[in-house]
Amino acid sequence: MKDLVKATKALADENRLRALWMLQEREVCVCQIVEFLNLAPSTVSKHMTVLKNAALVEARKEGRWMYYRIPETFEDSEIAQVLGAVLDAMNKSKSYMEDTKRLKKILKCSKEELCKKQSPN
Amino acid sequence: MKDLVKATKALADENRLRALWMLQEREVCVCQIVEFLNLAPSTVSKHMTVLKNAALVEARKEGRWMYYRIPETFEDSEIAQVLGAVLDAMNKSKSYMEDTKRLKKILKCSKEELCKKQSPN
DNA sequence: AAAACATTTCGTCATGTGGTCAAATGGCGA
DNA sequence: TCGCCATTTGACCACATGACGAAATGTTTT
Repeated sequence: MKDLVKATKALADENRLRALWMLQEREVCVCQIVEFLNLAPSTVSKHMTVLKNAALVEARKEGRWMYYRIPETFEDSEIAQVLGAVLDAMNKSKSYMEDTKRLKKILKCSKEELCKKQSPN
Repeated sequence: MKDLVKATKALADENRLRALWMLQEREVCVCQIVEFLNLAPSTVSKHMTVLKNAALVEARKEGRWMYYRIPETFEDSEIAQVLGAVLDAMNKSKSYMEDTKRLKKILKCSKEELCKKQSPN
């Protein structure tokens, strides 16, 4: 139960919802999420930590890059159901058309390109 | 989409989740929710307003009593799915056994009894 | 009309949340 | 080993949220 509350709290933020939406069907690097959400890397990192603590995403480190993904199997299948319902709702929403385009563009770029774009100079 | 965020925010509070759980299968008077959650009436009123604004509950006034219920049909069926998943998760959680007993006791009392109990004198 | 009463609204407070920048961490390449 | 680089952690700020008690609202009863 406490887990359910943690999950619903993690889901109660538009940027985290968009990040989860982005993670459907693919594993994504932090720099890609940064680009997608257009937030500071530290902010994105915090959001992903919230999602991870709620067991809504898993993390995998590869060199300096950190990848996040939606778990294939959930410890708690009830929470998987909740997440599924939320993602369904997003997928059926018109306002995600724009995000779909945005995501496609980002997935085309290499991580190197994205990270370069994000550094200040 | 904005509606989905409003819904997830409304679901991101343990007391509101317990209130929704209580509303499964029955319409309930505010005084009963107050008793169940053990919070000040004004606090409960606010919580129910949040749920109503997120379209997760409907209100019906009868005399001085206000009844809340989960809508039979939802404008937005996606949100109904999310709520359904959350309620399922709660129903399957062990920690709700205690709440089940608590709820039964409260449903046995008349509104008059409950309201009397809540007034200061 | 007045009193009683259930609920909501308002004012207030403590705490939580989301954001940034700066500094720390940890991996890789030179 | 030294510096570069992606990410995280920490300090901090503005604002949102959840709680309460007191006062307002609106309805019934006397």
